[in-house]
Amino acid sequence: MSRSSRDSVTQATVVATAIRLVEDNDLDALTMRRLAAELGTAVTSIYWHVGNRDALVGLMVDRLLADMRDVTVGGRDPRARISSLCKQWRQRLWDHPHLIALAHERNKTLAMFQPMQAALARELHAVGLRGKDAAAAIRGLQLHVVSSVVIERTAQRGPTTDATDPTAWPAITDDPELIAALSAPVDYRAAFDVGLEALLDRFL
Amino acid sequence: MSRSSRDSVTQATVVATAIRLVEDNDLDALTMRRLAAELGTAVTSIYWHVGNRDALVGLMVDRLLADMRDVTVGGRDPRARISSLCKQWRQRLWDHPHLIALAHERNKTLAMFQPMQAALARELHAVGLRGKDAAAAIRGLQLHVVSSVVIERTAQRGPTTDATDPTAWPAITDDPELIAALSAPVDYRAAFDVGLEALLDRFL
DNA sequence: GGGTTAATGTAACGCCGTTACATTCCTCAC
DNA sequence: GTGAGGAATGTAACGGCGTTACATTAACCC
Repeated sequence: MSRSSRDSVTQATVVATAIRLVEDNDLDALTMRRLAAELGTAVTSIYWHVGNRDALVGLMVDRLLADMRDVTVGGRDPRARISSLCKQWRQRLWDHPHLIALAHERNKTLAMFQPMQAALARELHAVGLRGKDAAAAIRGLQLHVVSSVVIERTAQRGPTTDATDPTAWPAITDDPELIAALSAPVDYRAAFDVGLEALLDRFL
Repeated sequence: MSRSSRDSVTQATVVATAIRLVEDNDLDALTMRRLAAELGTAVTSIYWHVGNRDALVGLMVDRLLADMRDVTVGGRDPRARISSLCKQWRQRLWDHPHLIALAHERNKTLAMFQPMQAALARELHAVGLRGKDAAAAIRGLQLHVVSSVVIERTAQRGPTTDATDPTAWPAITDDPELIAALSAPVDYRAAFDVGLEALLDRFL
């Protein structure tokens, strides 16, 4: 009921309302009926404006991606700039957790990375990495960023079903510190940073 | 209709049929009604034997994980054994793509790794890595394996929506080989191997 | 005015997970 | 044998989902 009866319902308002719906709740909250109710109209209007649910999600992804198209690079040397670039991109995805789920549903998890690819290519050129080698580096860094966020968001989607059972390592009982560390929640941020540095060591 | 009318329907047959249903089709094919039809019984029998859909998926994950609990390590030195371990685990997940989706739905994406954790810990101890350092290495390798398979399976779930647009890199038109490489399908296996070596360089 | 098109509304289809309730089957004490 | 009682299955429905056939209104142009 967020609009009075005779407001204009356009494709833009449908998409915007759908995004708000998802960001205020989660992806499951995006149903055609609920969206229609939120718009104060009937479901058929939504189908008229956007086609179907799949097309709607596509429009939402495009909208959200357009908002994060610009890339700002900071840092002294190329390695610092690449590192900052990856961390920045991770942060953006992290700030839009529902974008991940949406893009996931539309198989656009990687396609959203073109601006980052271009910026990375510039920096890699600066250190003499070109052609297939540069492509391998870009792919590796990209996968690292995406997978880090995807896995973390997946893991935190539910309660703590992901917690490991401390009593299940009969072979390593002589290393209590290791067992304690493995029983603690995963520090995804730290794991991401370590992996990033490892990749940079490798590629540069 | 895979069983005649008066066969015994047990929790085991329900889970087995559900697994077959998912592996022959996909996760969406697992509906209570279809599963009941496949068993030649009524939906209520399934609820009687397994509770509800969520519990059923939990049982399926447990069943599948039990089948891959044993770990065989091969290789001359610890590094080779760790590498083989990671590749072996990746291959197993790869061979059970639906297990990924199932575990994903149950937030058990990481919890399925305990046998691999123990084996990794043994090898890391062999090279003097203990406590928090060993835990960081285990976490890093584990995330690398999981995310590699998850991302690849996600990307290949749909057709080629993930293909990148070759005309969208105005900044790097002077590197046609890079553009060609970025436009080609992602070689996830190669990206995995590179990332794995980078992590091993880092940790060992 | 009338006619055409854009947009909205009504009501239904077939699917989903789940459940209240009735029914059958099987076992075991008597 | 024959009931009692629990285990297992069947019937039918609820509410919700995406989607669509069809009727209805609104807006514009001639």
